[in-house]
Amino acid sequence: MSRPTMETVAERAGVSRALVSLVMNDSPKVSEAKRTAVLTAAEELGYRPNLHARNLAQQRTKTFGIIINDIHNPFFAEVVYGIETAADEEGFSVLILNGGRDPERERKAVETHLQFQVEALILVGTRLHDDDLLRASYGAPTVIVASGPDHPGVDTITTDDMLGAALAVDHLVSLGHRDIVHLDGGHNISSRPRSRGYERAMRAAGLEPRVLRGGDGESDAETAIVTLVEEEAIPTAIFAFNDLVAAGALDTLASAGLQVPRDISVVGYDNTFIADLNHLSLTAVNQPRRQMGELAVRTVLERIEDGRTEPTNVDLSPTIAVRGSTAPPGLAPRR
Amino acid sequence: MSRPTMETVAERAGVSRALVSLVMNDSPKVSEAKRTAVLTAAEELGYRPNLHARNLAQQRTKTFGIIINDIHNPFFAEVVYGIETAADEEGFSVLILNGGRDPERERKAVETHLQFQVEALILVGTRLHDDDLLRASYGAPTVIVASGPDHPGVDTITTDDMLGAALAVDHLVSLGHRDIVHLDGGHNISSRPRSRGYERAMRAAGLEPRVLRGGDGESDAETAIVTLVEEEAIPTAIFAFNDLVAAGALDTLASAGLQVPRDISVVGYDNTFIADLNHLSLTAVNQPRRQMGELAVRTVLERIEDGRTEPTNVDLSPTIAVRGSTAPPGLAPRR
DNA sequence: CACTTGTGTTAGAGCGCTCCAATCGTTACG
DNA sequence: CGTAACGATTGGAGCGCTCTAACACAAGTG
Repeated sequence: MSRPTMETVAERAGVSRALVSLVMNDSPKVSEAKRTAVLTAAEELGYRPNLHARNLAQQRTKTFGIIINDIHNPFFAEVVYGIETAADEEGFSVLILNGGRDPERERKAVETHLQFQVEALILVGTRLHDDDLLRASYGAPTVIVASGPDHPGVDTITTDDMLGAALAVDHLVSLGHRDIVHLDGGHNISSRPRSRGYERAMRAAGLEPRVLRGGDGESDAETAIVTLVEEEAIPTAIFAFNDLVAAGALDTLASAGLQVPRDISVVGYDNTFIADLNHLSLTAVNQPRRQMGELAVRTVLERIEDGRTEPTNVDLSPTIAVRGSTAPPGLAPRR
Repeated sequence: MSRPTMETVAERAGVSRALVSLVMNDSPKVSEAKRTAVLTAAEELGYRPNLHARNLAQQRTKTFGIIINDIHNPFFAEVVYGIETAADEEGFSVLILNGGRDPERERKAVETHLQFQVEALILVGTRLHDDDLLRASYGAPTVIVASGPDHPGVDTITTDDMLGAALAVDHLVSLGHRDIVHLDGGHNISSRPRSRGYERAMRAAGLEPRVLRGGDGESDAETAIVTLVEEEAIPTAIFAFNDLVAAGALDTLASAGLQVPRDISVVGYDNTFIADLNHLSLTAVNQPRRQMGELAVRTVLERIEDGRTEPTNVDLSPTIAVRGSTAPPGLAPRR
């Protein structure tokens, strides 16, 4: 009645349980005759190996635990794609848990993954901070993808957020903008380096930085924009924390009767398919997502298989994709 | 050196392994003294229960396996949110695997989940067809979310796709459109019912249906639109399989110099945040995503805990969210 | 005082698998 | 013809946990 086990299969095929195990792991030292006997018996019974038993006996799982900060954000999808591809090549499986943009849930997700004995933790766009990360890395090799460097003891795959922010600022400055506001990422861990990069690039250009509280979701721009409009302190350009926030900004600006890029320019970050939609046509800083996912896998493998113990930081260079949401300022008369 | 086990904790706390187990499952019949002794010992050792051992011994996992057709599509994110919330309430965990819009990968994902002994399979927007589904349901209670009904033996949570399509058509017809093209969902399992609903509604309105091959990703509209333009057979309205395709259509239409809704109206499906972006402002058929996720959990629980064996189909009613991408036809002179 | 009753604790088997060491047949060789 | 060598197969211990049945002990009952 209940599920067939190796025992059942062995019995039916007239061999020992150990032999069935050898067949299932297709060991070369099994005679062709017994091999087919076992395989057909397994087929007939609808046998399915029990991974828990296997992992327990084997003392390893060949599995990575991925935690995505927000499934809702398309940026992460491609990172995950890169991870899955690379992991698959190396014979590892991946388990995905959703952080739901909530550090508490993420902490639980880490715990769950570790209880599942994953061999490494890949945190994509995490909201966790140093102490949590350190605790996690104590349980399994941990790599952070797409979330600023500077996490002691933890590996990171990042693009240089400061440079990315500088690319955005420089692009706007080269267009002639001097009043550029940054909507930061709120609690998001990448918020700091991006706003730092923004500030530094502004100062380097001899301009005064102005940072407003944003966030990392499409609804997080509204308050800031509304404030700007109410205070009649509208800049000539906005550099948003990510594409979602930029899209939200575009929306709110439109509601306020401002045209992009005629009245105001907007730059996003991540260069997701949303930025690429003609109707938004959002100039955005680009991160090589697929590659980042692949590098994350390489990085943890170095720890698992080559025994590396020193933390490593791979910092890739972002680029900027210029589209229709940016233009020289002053095309329209300002207040 | 290696990970602490219950044995280690028991030793340190000066109790038996069984007692540690009782504490970990916070059983009421443990004296307060021993309980704290065990807990502090566990804490000091950094003990973490091994879920594989637990699941093996317990002969159940309290886990659902989710397979998402495409993490990239924001529609699924909210369904997953609904599932996670409901599962959590019932004390179940969820494991997410990514189908990657590839039936072969999805088949593997089903297999992986079953080997993990998940207690139910929740397929969100699957590409699998009847035989695969049946095979899956043979391994564990299976429910399909958001993918047309009519799958013998498998539970489904759907919205009435035919009705949804009819809502779209009727909306366009009521605006005065008579030449409405449908971009279908290609291999997507919901493609059929939506195009059926479209055809029926068109005929009911005395109009001739015209269906073009689309798909379910944002790049899948281009070919169809380009063909329409080349053949100079441009309709007054397009009803797209989903928001992503609709967004792709908006893009290609813009490239072709057509203005929406002046020259042509566009309706999407799913009502994701993309549709809601002011710059797209896409009229779209809406499905109650959160609720669908929750119902999926209820449905499988009925099988697991109440022993239901008859397949069930919950069919919710879609609504339509009217936005700026639809307007009466003929605002611009047609060729 | 023998007894039930109940609370707290533990020994030990068992979950389904892997993997090492041992065993069994063959064939090869001096 | 004895034995070494090798390939194919198997027994059994062990992975870390749960759970049943049994046990020890204290307190209540007639």
